[in-house]
Amino acid sequence: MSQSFRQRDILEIARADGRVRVEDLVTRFGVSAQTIRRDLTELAESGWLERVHGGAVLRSSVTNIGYEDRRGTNEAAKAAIADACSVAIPDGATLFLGIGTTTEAVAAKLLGHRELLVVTNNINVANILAANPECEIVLSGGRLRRLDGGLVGTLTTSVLEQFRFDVAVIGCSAIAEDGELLDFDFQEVGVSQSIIRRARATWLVADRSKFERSAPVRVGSLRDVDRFFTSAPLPEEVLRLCRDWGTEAHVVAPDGDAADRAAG
Amino acid sequence: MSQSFRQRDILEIARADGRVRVEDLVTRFGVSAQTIRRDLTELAESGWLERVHGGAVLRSSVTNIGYEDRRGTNEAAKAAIADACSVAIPDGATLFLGIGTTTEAVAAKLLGHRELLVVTNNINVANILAANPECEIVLSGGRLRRLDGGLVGTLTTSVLEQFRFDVAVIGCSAIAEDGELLDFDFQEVGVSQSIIRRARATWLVADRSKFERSAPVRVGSLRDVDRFFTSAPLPEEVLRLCRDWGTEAHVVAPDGDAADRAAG
DNA sequence: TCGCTTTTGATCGGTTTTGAGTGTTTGGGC
DNA sequence: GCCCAAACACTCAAAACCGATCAAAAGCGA
Repeated sequence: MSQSFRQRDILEIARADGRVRVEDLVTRFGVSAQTIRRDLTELAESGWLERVHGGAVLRSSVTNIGYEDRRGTNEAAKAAIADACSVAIPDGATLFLGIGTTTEAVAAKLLGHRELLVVTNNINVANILAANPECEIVLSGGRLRRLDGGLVGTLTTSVLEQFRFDVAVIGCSAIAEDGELLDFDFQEVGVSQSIIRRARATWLVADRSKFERSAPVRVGSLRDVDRFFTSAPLPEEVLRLCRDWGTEAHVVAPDGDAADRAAG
Repeated sequence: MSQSFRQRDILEIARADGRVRVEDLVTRFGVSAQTIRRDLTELAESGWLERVHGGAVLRSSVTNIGYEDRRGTNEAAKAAIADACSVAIPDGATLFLGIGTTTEAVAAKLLGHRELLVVTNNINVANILAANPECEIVLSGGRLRRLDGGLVGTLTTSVLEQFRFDVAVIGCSAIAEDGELLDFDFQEVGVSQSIIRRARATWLVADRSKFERSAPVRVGSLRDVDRFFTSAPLPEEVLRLCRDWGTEAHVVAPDGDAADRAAG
Protein backbone atom coordinates (compact mmCIF):
# COMPACT_ATOMS: atom_id res chain seq x y z
CA MET A 1 0.00 0.00 0.00
CA SER A 2 2.66 2.45 0.92
CA GLN A 3 4.21 3.77 -2.23
CA SER A 4 7.47 5.59 -2.33
CA PHE A 5 10.06 6.51 -4.88
CA ARG A 6 12.38 4.14 -3.18
CA GLN A 7 10.30 1.08 -3.81
CA ARG A 8 10.26 1.81 -7.52
CA ASP A 9 13.99 2.24 -7.56
CA ILE A 10 14.57 -0.84 -5.51
CA LEU A 11 12.52 -2.85 -7.94
CA GLU A 12 14.49 -1.38 -10.79
CA ILE A 13 17.78 -2.29 -9.18
CA ALA A 14 16.47 -5.75 -8.49
CA ARG A 15 15.46 -6.15 -12.11
CA ALA A 16 18.91 -5.09 -13.23
CA ASP A 17 20.97 -7.09 -10.78
CA GLY A 18 18.61 -9.90 -9.94
CA ARG A 19 18.93 -9.13 -6.25
CA VAL A 20 19.31 -6.36 -3.72
CA ARG A 21 20.99 -6.18 -0.33
CA VAL A 22 19.73 -4.18 2.60
CA GLU A 23 23.17 -2.81 3.34
CA ASP A 24 23.70 -1.55 -0.19
CA LEU A 25 20.30 0.07 -0.32
CA VAL A 26 20.93 1.84 2.98
CA THR A 27 24.02 3.44 1.47
CA ARG A 28 22.32 4.13 -1.83
CA PHE A 29 19.29 5.91 -0.40
CA GLY A 30 20.70 7.27 2.83
CA VAL A 31 17.91 5.93 5.00
CA SER A 32 17.94 3.53 7.89
CA ALA A 33 18.06 -0.22 7.47
CA GLN A 34 14.71 -0.34 9.16
CA THR A 35 13.12 1.60 6.36
CA ILE A 36 14.71 -0.53 3.68
CA ARG A 37 13.51 -3.66 5.40
CA ARG A 38 10.03 -2.26 5.47
CA ASP A 39 10.23 -1.58 1.75
CA LEU A 40 11.48 -5.03 0.96
CA THR A 41 8.82 -6.62 3.11
CA GLU A 42 6.12 -4.68 1.32
CA LEU A 43 7.51 -5.46 -2.10
CA ALA A 44 7.65 -9.08 -1.11
CA GLU A 45 4.09 -9.02 0.17
CA SER A 46 2.81 -7.61 -3.07
CA GLY A 47 4.64 -10.30 -4.94
CA TRP A 48 7.40 -8.41 -6.68
CA LEU A 49 10.37 -9.70 -4.76
CA GLU A 50 11.23 -12.64 -2.64
CA ARG A 51 12.70 -11.87 0.72
CA VAL A 52 15.97 -13.50 1.72
CA HIS A 53 18.22 -12.96 4.68
CA GLY A 54 20.17 -9.80 4.06
CA GLY A 55 18.12 -8.56 1.16
CA ALA A 56 15.74 -9.76 -1.52
CA VAL A 57 15.85 -11.45 -4.90
CA LEU A 58 13.75 -11.20 -7.98
CA ARG A 59 10.88 -13.61 -7.93
CA SER A 60 12.14 -16.20 -10.33
CA SER A 61 9.76 -17.36 -13.04
CA VAL A 62 8.20 -15.62 -15.99
CA THR A 63 11.09 -15.89 -18.36
CA ASN A 64 13.47 -18.74 -18.31
CA ILE A 65 17.13 -18.70 -17.60
CA GLY A 66 18.51 -19.27 -21.04
CA TYR A 67 16.55 -16.31 -22.21
CA GLU A 68 17.86 -14.10 -19.46
CA ASP A 69 21.34 -15.07 -20.51
CA ARG A 70 20.70 -14.27 -24.08
CA ARG A 71 19.14 -11.00 -23.12
CA GLY A 72 22.39 -10.05 -21.48
CA THR A 73 24.58 -10.54 -24.49
CA ASN A 74 25.55 -7.44 -26.41
CA GLU A 75 23.43 -5.31 -24.20
CA ALA A 76 25.16 -2.05 -24.98
CA ALA A 77 24.94 -2.67 -28.71
CA LYS A 78 21.26 -3.49 -28.46
CA ALA A 79 20.54 -0.38 -26.45
CA ALA A 80 22.34 1.77 -29.00
CA ILE A 81 20.50 0.16 -31.88
CA ALA A 82 17.21 0.54 -30.07
CA ASP A 83 17.96 4.17 -29.38
CA ALA A 84 18.61 4.97 -33.00
CA CYS A 85 15.54 3.07 -34.07
CA SER A 86 13.21 4.64 -31.53
CA VAL A 87 14.15 8.24 -32.28
CA ALA A 88 13.22 7.55 -35.90
CA ILE A 89 9.72 6.55 -34.80
CA PRO A 90 7.36 9.51 -34.52
CA ASP A 91 4.65 9.94 -31.91
CA GLY A 92 1.30 8.70 -33.09
CA ALA A 93 2.70 5.90 -35.22
CA THR A 94 1.18 2.48 -35.79
CA LEU A 95 3.86 -0.12 -35.29
CA PHE A 96 4.56 -3.78 -35.38
CA LEU A 97 7.25 -5.13 -33.07
CA GLY A 98 8.41 -8.67 -33.67
CA ILE A 99 10.15 -11.41 -31.76
CA GLY A 100 13.65 -10.96 -30.39
CA THR A 101 15.60 -9.29 -27.64
CA THR A 102 16.53 -6.36 -29.83
CA THR A 103 12.93 -5.51 -30.61
CA GLU A 104 12.31 -5.67 -26.88
CA ALA A 105 15.05 -3.14 -26.40
CA VAL A 106 13.25 -0.94 -28.90
CA ALA A 107 10.04 -1.33 -26.90
CA ALA A 108 11.85 -0.15 -23.79
CA LYS A 109 12.97 2.97 -25.63
CA LEU A 110 9.42 3.73 -26.67
CA LEU A 111 8.18 4.27 -23.13
CA GLY A 112 8.28 8.02 -23.61
CA HIS A 113 6.50 8.09 -26.97
CA ARG A 114 2.91 9.22 -27.19
CA GLU A 115 -0.20 7.93 -28.86
CA LEU A 116 1.38 4.82 -30.24
CA LEU A 117 -0.47 1.79 -31.47
CA VAL A 118 1.76 -1.24 -31.17
CA VAL A 119 0.90 -4.68 -32.47
CA THR A 120 3.20 -7.47 -31.39
CA ASN A 121 3.60 -11.22 -31.25
CA ASN A 122 6.07 -10.89 -28.38
CA ILE A 123 4.68 -11.08 -24.87
CA ASN A 124 7.75 -9.37 -23.44
CA VAL A 125 7.13 -6.37 -25.65
CA ALA A 126 3.60 -6.20 -24.29
CA ASN A 127 4.83 -6.43 -20.72
CA ILE A 128 7.37 -3.69 -21.29
CA LEU A 129 5.09 -1.30 -23.14
CA ALA A 130 2.31 -1.74 -20.63
CA ALA A 131 4.22 0.86 -18.65
CA ASN A 132 3.48 3.49 -21.27
CA PRO A 133 -0.07 4.73 -20.72
CA GLU A 134 -0.04 6.45 -24.09
CA CYS A 135 0.48 3.25 -25.97
CA GLU A 136 -2.30 1.03 -27.17
CA ILE A 137 -1.12 -2.57 -27.27
CA VAL A 138 -2.50 -5.37 -29.40
CA LEU A 139 -1.19 -8.87 -28.90
CA SER A 140 -1.44 -11.48 -31.55
CA GLY A 141 -2.63 -14.78 -30.24
CA GLY A 142 -0.79 -18.04 -30.37
CA ARG A 143 1.17 -20.58 -28.44
CA LEU A 144 3.63 -19.02 -26.00
CA ARG A 145 7.18 -20.03 -26.82
CA ARG A 146 9.08 -19.82 -23.55
CA LEU A 147 12.39 -19.64 -25.31
CA ASP A 148 11.84 -16.04 -26.32
CA GLY A 149 8.32 -15.00 -25.31
CA GLY A 150 7.12 -15.27 -28.89
CA LEU A 151 3.53 -16.09 -29.75
CA VAL A 152 3.65 -18.53 -32.61
CA GLY A 153 1.03 -20.12 -34.79
CA THR A 154 -1.31 -19.17 -37.53
CA LEU A 155 -3.17 -16.60 -35.50
CA THR A 156 -0.50 -13.97 -35.82
CA THR A 157 -0.94 -13.72 -39.55
CA SER A 158 -4.68 -13.19 -39.31
CA VAL A 159 -4.17 -10.40 -36.79
CA LEU A 160 -1.60 -8.71 -38.97
CA GLU A 161 -3.95 -8.66 -41.91
CA GLN A 162 -6.23 -6.36 -39.96
CA PHE A 163 -3.66 -3.58 -39.75
CA ARG A 164 -1.63 -1.33 -41.92
CA PHE A 165 1.59 -0.40 -40.14
CA ASP A 166 3.60 2.74 -40.52
CA VAL A 167 6.64 0.82 -39.42
CA ALA A 168 7.33 -2.83 -38.72
CA VAL A 169 10.39 -3.44 -36.56
CA ILE A 170 11.67 -6.97 -36.84
CA GLY A 171 14.67 -8.95 -35.75
CA CYS A 172 16.15 -12.14 -37.05
CA SER A 173 18.37 -14.92 -35.81
CA ALA A 174 21.04 -14.61 -38.44
CA ILE A 175 21.93 -12.76 -41.63
CA ALA A 176 23.63 -14.58 -44.48
CA GLU A 177 26.33 -13.04 -46.69
CA ASP A 178 23.88 -12.82 -49.54
CA GLY A 179 21.49 -10.70 -47.50
CA GLU A 180 19.03 -13.40 -46.59
CA LEU A 181 17.38 -13.18 -43.18
CA LEU A 182 17.39 -16.47 -41.33
CA ASP A 183 15.47 -17.87 -38.39
CA PHE A 184 15.13 -21.11 -36.46
CA ASP A 185 11.39 -21.56 -36.76
CA PHE A 186 9.78 -22.22 -40.11
CA GLN A 187 6.47 -20.96 -38.79
CA GLU A 188 7.95 -17.51 -38.82
CA VAL A 189 8.11 -17.46 -42.59
CA GLY A 190 4.44 -16.71 -43.05
CA VAL A 191 4.52 -14.08 -40.33
CA SER A 192 7.47 -12.27 -41.87
CA GLN A 193 5.94 -12.20 -45.30
CA SER A 194 2.71 -10.91 -43.89
CA ILE A 195 4.47 -8.17 -41.97
CA ILE A 196 6.40 -6.97 -44.97
CA ARG A 197 3.20 -6.83 -46.98
CA ARG A 198 1.26 -4.92 -44.35
CA ALA A 199 3.91 -2.36 -43.47
CA ARG A 200 4.69 0.87 -45.25
CA ALA A 201 8.23 0.53 -43.98
CA THR A 202 10.08 -2.48 -42.65
CA TRP A 203 13.00 -1.90 -40.32
CA LEU A 204 15.43 -4.57 -39.26
CA VAL A 205 17.27 -4.39 -35.94
CA ALA A 206 20.21 -6.78 -35.50
CA ASP A 207 23.53 -6.51 -33.78
CA ARG A 208 26.74 -7.67 -35.38
CA SER A 209 26.57 -11.12 -33.81
CA LYS A 210 23.86 -11.98 -36.31
CA PHE A 211 26.49 -11.99 -39.04
CA GLU A 212 28.51 -14.54 -37.20
CA ARG A 213 25.75 -17.07 -36.88
CA SER A 214 23.58 -19.11 -39.11
CA ALA A 215 20.06 -20.49 -38.98
CA PRO A 216 18.15 -22.93 -41.13
CA VAL A 217 15.06 -21.07 -42.34
CA ARG A 218 14.90 -18.21 -44.80
CA VAL A 219 12.28 -15.75 -43.62
CA GLY A 220 13.08 -12.87 -45.93
CA SER A 221 15.80 -10.77 -47.45
CA LEU A 222 17.49 -7.46 -46.77
CA ARG A 223 15.95 -6.50 -50.09
CA ASP A 224 12.58 -6.25 -48.35
CA VAL A 225 14.00 -4.07 -45.59
CA ASP A 226 13.83 -0.29 -45.79
CA ARG A 227 16.16 0.51 -42.91
CA PHE A 228 18.68 -1.69 -41.19
CA PHE A 229 19.89 -0.65 -37.73
CA THR A 230 23.01 -2.46 -36.64
CA SER A 231 25.98 -2.02 -34.36
CA ALA A 232 29.07 -2.56 -36.47
CA PRO A 233 30.24 -1.85 -40.01
CA LEU A 234 28.63 -4.23 -42.46
CA PRO A 235 30.61 -6.80 -44.39
CA GLU A 236 31.58 -5.32 -47.75
CA GLU A 237 29.39 -7.75 -49.62
CA VAL A 238 26.30 -6.92 -47.59
CA LEU A 239 26.96 -3.21 -47.85
CA ARG A 240 26.97 -3.45 -51.62
CA LEU A 241 23.71 -5.35 -51.60
CA CYS A 242 22.11 -2.73 -49.39
CA ARG A 243 23.14 -0.02 -51.84
CA ASP A 244 21.76 -2.00 -54.76
CA TRP A 245 18.50 -2.68 -53.00
CA GLY A 246 18.04 0.78 -51.53
CA THR A 247 18.24 -0.48 -47.96
CA GLU A 248 19.42 2.32 -45.67
CA ALA A 249 22.05 0.95 -43.30
CA HIS A 250 22.25 2.79 -39.96
CA VAL A 251 25.38 1.75 -38.15
CA VAL A 252 25.37 2.92 -34.53
CA ALA A 253 28.23 2.75 -32.08
CA PRO A 254 27.40 1.53 -28.61
CA ASP A 255 28.17 4.84 -26.98
CA GLY A 256 31.01 5.29 -24.58
CA ASP A 257 29.19 6.83 -21.67
CA ALA A 258 27.26 3.65 -21.15
CA ALA A 259 30.44 2.10 -19.84
CA ASP A 260 30.41 3.93 -16.54
CA ARG A 261 28.79 1.07 -14.74
CA ALA A 262 31.13 1.49 -11.82
CA ALA A 263 31.03 -0.67 -8.74
CA GLY A 264 27.49 0.42 -7.90
CA MET B 1 -9.77 19.92 -15.28
CA SER B 2 -7.34 22.68 -14.60
CA GLN B 3 -5.72 23.64 -17.85
CA SER B 4 -2.65 25.20 -16.33
CA PHE B 5 0.68 25.14 -18.04
CA ARG B 6 2.16 23.78 -14.89
CA GLN B 7 0.49 20.44 -15.25
CA ARG B 8 1.84 20.12 -18.73
CA ASP B 9 5.31 20.96 -17.51
CA ILE B 10 5.05 18.65 -14.55
CA LEU B 11 4.14 15.82 -16.85
CA GLU B 12 7.08 16.69 -19.04
CA ILE B 13 9.45 16.59 -16.09
CA ALA B 14 7.93 13.33 -14.95
CA ARG B 15 8.50 11.81 -18.36
CA ALA B 16 12.10 12.90 -18.33
CA ASP B 17 12.94 11.88 -14.79
CA GLY B 18 10.39 9.20 -14.15
CA ARG B 19 9.30 11.07 -11.04
CA VAL B 20 8.58 14.42 -9.51
CA ARG B 21 8.79 15.61 -5.93
CA VAL B 22 6.50 18.17 -4.38
CA GLU B 23 9.40 20.00 -2.82
CA ASP B 24 11.29 20.34 -6.09
CA LEU B 25 8.25 21.52 -7.98
CA VAL B 26 7.56 24.16 -5.36
CA THR B 27 11.01 25.58 -5.97
CA ARG B 28 10.76 25.16 -9.72
CA PHE B 29 7.45 26.95 -10.16
CA GLY B 30 7.50 29.26 -7.17
CA VAL B 31 4.07 28.27 -5.95
CA SER B 32 2.91 26.76 -2.71
CA ALA B 33 3.12 23.07 -1.94
CA GLN B 34 -0.63 23.05 -1.72
CA THR B 35 -0.96 24.01 -5.36
CA ILE B 36 1.53 21.42 -6.48
CA ARG B 37 -0.31 18.77 -4.53
CA ARG B 38 -3.50 19.77 -6.24
CA ASP B 39 -1.80 19.43 -9.62
CA LEU B 40 -0.41 16.05 -8.78
CA THR B 41 -3.73 14.85 -7.47
CA GLU B 42 -5.45 15.91 -10.67
CA LEU B 43 -2.80 14.35 -12.86
CA ALA B 44 -3.11 11.18 -10.85
CA GLU B 45 -6.88 11.20 -11.12
CA SER B 46 -6.74 11.49 -14.86
CA GLY B 47 -4.32 8.61 -14.98
CA TRP B 48 -1.10 10.27 -16.02
CA LEU B 49 0.83 9.91 -12.84
CA GLU B 50 0.69 7.87 -9.78
CA ARG B 51 0.73 9.67 -6.49
CA VAL B 52 3.27 8.64 -3.91
CA HIS B 53 4.18 10.15 -0.59
CA GLY B 54 6.26 13.21 -1.30
CA GLY B 55 5.55 13.44 -5.00
CA ALA B 56 4.46 11.33 -7.91
CA VAL B 57 5.89 8.83 -10.35
CA LEU B 58 5.16 7.85 -13.88
CA ARG B 59 2.61 5.16 -14.11
CA SER B 60 4.80 2.19 -14.62
CA SER B 61 5.58 -1.43 -14.16
CA VAL B 62 3.67 -4.07 -16.02
CA THR B 63 0.34 -3.75 -14.33
CA ASN B 64 -0.85 -0.56 -12.82
CA ILE B 65 -1.21 0.09 -9.17
CA GLY B 66 -4.95 0.24 -9.07
CA TYR B 67 -4.85 -3.29 -10.22
CA GLU B 68 -2.29 -4.18 -7.59
CA ASP B 69 -4.58 -2.73 -5.00
CA ARG B 70 -7.45 -4.75 -6.24
CA ARG B 71 -5.26 -7.79 -6.23
CA GLY B 72 -4.71 -7.20 -2.54
CA THR B 73 -8.36 -7.32 -1.58
CA ASN B 74 -9.56 -10.58 -0.18
CA GLU B 75 -6.25 -12.20 -0.86
CA ALA B 76 -6.71 -14.98 1.65
CA ALA B 77 -10.13 -15.81 0.30
CA LYS B 78 -8.83 -15.90 -3.25
CA ALA B 79 -5.98 -18.17 -2.32
CA ALA B 80 -8.34 -20.55 -0.59
CA ILE B 81 -10.71 -20.58 -3.53
CA ALA B 82 -7.84 -21.10 -5.94
CA ASP B 83 -6.55 -23.94 -3.82
CA ALA B 84 -9.83 -25.78 -3.87
CA CYS B 85 -10.22 -25.21 -7.57
CA SER B 86 -6.73 -26.31 -8.51
CA VAL B 87 -6.81 -29.59 -6.61
CA ALA B 88 -9.91 -30.48 -8.60
CA ILE B 89 -7.99 -30.04 -11.83
CA PRO B 90 -6.17 -33.20 -12.91
CA ASP B 91 -2.77 -33.34 -14.55
CA GLY B 92 -2.99 -33.46 -18.31
CA ALA B 93 -6.10 -31.32 -18.55
CA THR B 94 -6.96 -28.82 -21.23
CA LEU B 95 -8.10 -25.62 -19.55
CA PHE B 96 -9.35 -22.18 -20.19
CA LEU B 97 -8.55 -19.48 -17.64
CA GLY B 98 -10.38 -16.20 -17.97
CA ILE B 99 -9.95 -12.63 -16.83
CA GLY B 100 -9.80 -11.70 -13.18
CA THR B 101 -7.58 -11.78 -10.17
CA THR B 102 -9.14 -14.95 -8.85
CA THR B 103 -8.37 -16.88 -12.02
CA GLU B 104 -4.83 -15.58 -11.71
CA ALA B 105 -4.71 -17.02 -8.24
CA VAL B 106 -5.79 -20.34 -9.74
CA ALA B 107 -2.99 -20.06 -12.28
CA ALA B 108 -0.51 -19.59 -9.46
CA LYS B 109 -1.77 -22.76 -7.83
CA LEU B 110 -1.28 -24.71 -11.06
CA LEU B 111 2.48 -24.24 -11.10
CA GLY B 112 2.96 -27.79 -9.85
CA HIS B 113 0.58 -29.48 -12.28
CA ARG B 114 1.92 -31.45 -15.22
CA GLU B 115 1.15 -31.64 -18.90
CA LEU B 116 -1.43 -28.92 -18.86
CA LEU B 117 -2.67 -27.07 -21.89
CA VAL B 118 -3.94 -23.70 -20.82
CA VAL B 119 -5.70 -21.25 -23.09
CA THR B 120 -6.23 -17.78 -21.69
CA ASN B 121 -7.17 -14.24 -22.57
CA ASN B 122 -5.35 -12.92 -19.52
CA ILE B 123 -1.75 -11.87 -19.97
CA ASN B 124 -1.10 -12.18 -16.25
CA VAL B 125 -2.12 -15.81 -16.33
CA ALA B 126 0.39 -16.35 -19.13
CA ASN B 127 3.12 -14.59 -17.20
CA ILE B 128 2.41 -16.62 -14.11
CA LEU B 129 2.14 -20.00 -15.81
CA ALA B 130 5.27 -19.41 -17.85
CA ALA B 131 7.06 -20.57 -14.73
CA ASN B 132 5.61 -24.05 -15.16
CA PRO B 133 7.66 -25.80 -17.85
CA GLU B 134 5.11 -28.57 -18.06
CA CYS B 135 2.37 -26.24 -19.15
CA GLU B 136 1.63 -25.34 -22.72
CA ILE B 137 0.21 -21.84 -22.92
CA VAL B 138 -1.94 -20.39 -25.65
CA LEU B 139 -2.83 -16.73 -25.53
CA SER B 140 -5.79 -15.33 -27.33
CA GLY B 141 -5.02 -12.18 -29.20
CA GLY B 142 -6.57 -8.83 -28.70
CA ARG B 143 -6.13 -5.37 -27.30
CA LEU B 144 -4.39 -5.35 -23.95
CA ARG B 145 -6.59 -3.82 -21.28
CA ARG B 146 -4.23 -2.39 -18.70
CA LEU B 147 -6.86 -2.35 -16.02
CA ASP B 148 -6.71 -6.10 -15.54
CA GLY B 149 -4.37 -7.57 -18.14
CA GLY B 150 -7.26 -8.85 -20.20
CA LEU B 151 -7.04 -9.30 -23.95
CA VAL B 152 -10.27 -8.03 -25.38
CA GLY B 153 -11.75 -8.02 -28.84
CA THR B 154 -13.19 -10.48 -31.28
CA LEU B 155 -10.05 -12.56 -31.58
CA THR B 156 -10.61 -14.40 -28.34
CA THR B 157 -13.75 -16.03 -29.59
CA SER B 158 -12.11 -17.34 -32.74
CA VAL B 159 -9.30 -18.86 -30.70
CA LEU B 160 -11.73 -20.53 -28.34
CA GLU B 161 -13.57 -22.16 -31.21
CA GLN B 162 -10.44 -24.13 -32.00
CA PHE B 163 -10.41 -25.93 -28.67
CA ARG B 164 -12.49 -28.23 -26.60
CA PHE B 165 -11.77 -27.65 -22.92
CA ASP B 166 -12.00 -30.12 -20.12
CA VAL B 167 -12.54 -27.25 -17.75
CA ALA B 168 -13.07 -23.54 -18.19
CA VAL B 169 -12.34 -21.48 -15.10
CA ILE B 170 -13.95 -18.07 -15.21
CA GLY B 171 -14.50 -15.18 -12.88
CA CYS B 172 -17.01 -12.37 -12.97
CA SER B 173 -17.36 -8.88 -11.58
CA ALA B 174 -20.58 -9.43 -9.71
CA ILE B 175 -23.29 -11.99 -9.06
CA ALA B 176 -26.92 -10.94 -8.85
CA GLU B 177 -29.45 -12.42 -6.44
CA ASP B 178 -31.13 -14.27 -9.29
CA GLY B 179 -27.92 -16.05 -10.20
CA GLU B 180 -26.93 -13.89 -13.14
CA LEU B 181 -23.23 -13.30 -13.72
CA LEU B 182 -22.40 -9.67 -14.37
CA ASP B 183 -19.44 -7.86 -15.86
CA PHE B 184 -18.39 -4.35 -16.78
CA ASP B 185 -17.48 -4.96 -20.39
CA PHE B 186 -20.12 -5.94 -22.90
CA GLN B 187 -17.45 -7.41 -25.14
CA GLU B 188 -17.11 -10.19 -22.62
CA VAL B 189 -20.56 -11.50 -23.41
CA GLY B 190 -19.49 -13.24 -26.59
CA VAL B 191 -16.42 -14.65 -24.93
CA SER B 192 -18.36 -16.10 -22.04
CA GLN B 193 -20.91 -17.74 -24.28
CA SER B 194 -18.20 -19.18 -26.40
CA ILE B 195 -16.40 -20.58 -23.40
CA ILE B 196 -19.46 -22.23 -21.99
CA ARG B 197 -20.14 -23.83 -25.35
CA ARG B 198 -16.61 -25.10 -25.81
CA ALA B 199 -16.06 -26.47 -22.31
CA ARG B 200 -17.14 -29.81 -20.94
CA ALA B 201 -17.27 -28.19 -17.53
CA THR B 202 -17.49 -24.56 -16.55
CA TRP B 203 -16.26 -23.54 -13.13
CA LEU B 204 -16.82 -20.16 -11.58
CA VAL B 205 -14.43 -18.70 -9.01
CA ALA B 206 -15.65 -15.68 -7.06
CA ASP B 207 -15.16 -14.49 -3.54
CA ARG B 208 -18.01 -13.21 -1.44
CA SER B 209 -17.41 -9.58 -2.37
CA LYS B 210 -18.97 -10.35 -5.73
CA PHE B 211 -22.33 -10.68 -4.04
CA GLU B 212 -22.05 -7.21 -2.60
CA ARG B 213 -21.40 -5.49 -5.90
CA SER B 214 -23.20 -4.97 -9.11
CA ALA B 215 -22.22 -4.55 -12.75
CA PRO B 216 -24.11 -3.59 -15.85
CA VAL B 217 -23.66 -6.45 -18.30
CA ARG B 218 -25.11 -9.94 -18.07
CA VAL B 219 -22.51 -12.39 -19.31
CA GLY B 220 -24.15 -15.60 -18.19
CA SER B 221 -25.93 -17.36 -15.38
CA LEU B 222 -25.06 -19.69 -12.55
CA ARG B 223 -27.28 -22.11 -14.43
CA ASP B 224 -24.47 -22.54 -16.98
CA VAL B 225 -21.91 -23.18 -14.26
CA ASP B 226 -21.06 -26.72 -13.17
CA ARG B 227 -19.06 -25.84 -10.09
CA PHE B 228 -18.96 -22.65 -8.13
CA PHE B 229 -15.99 -22.05 -5.82
CA THR B 230 -16.56 -19.28 -3.32
CA SER B 231 -15.41 -18.14 0.08
CA ALA B 232 -18.50 -17.63 2.17
CA PRO B 233 -21.92 -19.20 2.61
CA LEU B 234 -24.19 -18.31 -0.28
CA PRO B 235 -27.29 -16.21 0.15
CA GLU B 236 -30.26 -18.49 0.70
CA GLU B 237 -31.83 -17.50 -2.60
CA VAL B 238 -28.71 -18.29 -4.59
CA LEU B 239 -28.20 -21.57 -2.79
CA ARG B 240 -31.67 -22.69 -3.81
CA LEU B 241 -31.01 -21.76 -7.41
CA CYS B 242 -27.79 -23.75 -7.40
CA ARG B 243 -29.67 -26.79 -6.14
CA ASP B 244 -32.35 -26.37 -8.79
CA TRP B 245 -29.79 -25.95 -11.55
CA GLY B 246 -27.43 -28.67 -10.43
CA THR B 247 -24.60 -26.23 -9.79
CA GLU B 248 -22.21 -27.65 -7.19
CA ALA B 249 -21.34 -24.93 -4.71
CA HIS B 250 -17.94 -25.36 -3.05
CA VAL B 251 -17.67 -23.02 -0.10
CA VAL B 252 -14.12 -22.80 1.19
CA ALA B 253 -13.04 -21.06 4.34
CA PRO B 254 -10.06 -18.78 4.04
CA ASP B 255 -7.99 -20.58 6.62
CA GLY B 256 -8.06 -19.24 10.12
CA ASP B 257 -4.59 -17.84 10.44
CA ALA B 258 -5.33 -15.39 7.66
CA ALA B 259 -8.00 -13.65 9.70
CA ASP B 260 -5.59 -11.63 11.74
CA ARG B 261 -5.79 -8.63 9.44
CA ALA B 262 -6.00 -6.34 12.43
CA ALA B 263 -6.16 -2.58 12.20
CA GLY B 264 -3.77 -2.42 9.29
C1' DT C 1 -16.60 49.47 -12.95
C1' DC C 2 -19.26 45.30 -11.02
C1' DG C 3 -20.36 40.53 -10.15
C1' DC C 4 -19.06 35.91 -11.08
C1' DT C 5 -15.89 32.04 -11.54
C1' DT C 6 -11.38 30.02 -11.15
C1' DT C 7 -7.07 29.67 -9.04
C1' DT C 8 -4.10 30.14 -5.27
C1' DG C 9 -2.23 30.20 -0.50
C1' DA C 10 -2.74 29.63 4.64
C1' DT C 11 -4.35 27.00 8.44
C1' DC C 12 -5.47 22.83 10.79
C1' DG C 13 -6.45 18.14 12.19
C1' DG C 14 -5.37 13.67 10.70
C1' DT C 15 -2.44 10.20 8.43
C1' DT C 16 1.82 8.18 6.77
C1' DT C 17 6.51 7.62 7.03
C1' DT C 18 10.64 7.31 9.47
C1' DG C 19 14.42 6.11 12.77
C1' DA C 20 15.62 4.53 17.35
C1' DG C 21 15.11 1.29 21.02
C1' DT C 22 14.16 -3.41 22.31
C1' DG C 23 14.10 -8.17 22.19
C1' DT C 24 13.89 -12.29 18.95
C1' DT C 25 15.43 -15.08 14.97
C1' DT C 26 18.73 -16.60 11.54
C1' DG C 27 22.85 -18.60 9.59
C1' DG C 28 27.63 -19.73 9.69
C1' DG C 29 31.69 -21.32 12.33
C1' DC C 30 33.21 -24.49 15.62
C1' DG D 1 25.03 -29.93 18.95
C1' DC D 2 26.41 -24.60 20.76
C1' DC D 3 27.72 -19.72 20.26
C1' DC D 4 27.68 -15.18 18.37
C1' DA D 5 27.18 -11.46 15.31
C1' DA D 6 24.24 -9.92 11.99
C1' DA D 7 19.68 -9.46 10.48
C1' DC D 8 15.20 -9.28 11.85
C1' DA D 9 10.21 -7.80 13.64
C1' DC D 10 7.85 -5.01 16.75
C1' DT D 11 6.62 -0.72 19.11
C1' DC D 12 6.66 4.19 19.81
C1' DA D 13 7.26 9.08 19.24
C1' DA D 14 8.79 12.71 16.10
C1' DA D 15 8.60 14.60 11.70
C1' DA D 16 6.96 15.02 7.13
C1' DC D 17 3.17 14.91 4.37
C1' DC D 18 -1.62 14.96 3.32
C1' DG D 19 -6.55 16.66 2.10
C1' DA D 20 -10.32 19.66 3.49
C1' DT D 21 -11.75 24.11 4.22
C1' DC D 22 -11.94 28.88 3.64
C1' DA D 23 -10.58 33.44 2.32
C1' DA D 24 -7.82 36.30 -0.74
C1' DA D 25 -6.34 37.13 -5.43
C1' DA D 26 -6.66 36.88 -10.26
C1' DG D 27 -9.15 36.38 -14.54
C1' DC D 28 -13.18 37.44 -17.32
C1' DG D 29 -17.42 39.02 -19.54
C1' DA D 30 -20.85 42.61 -19.35
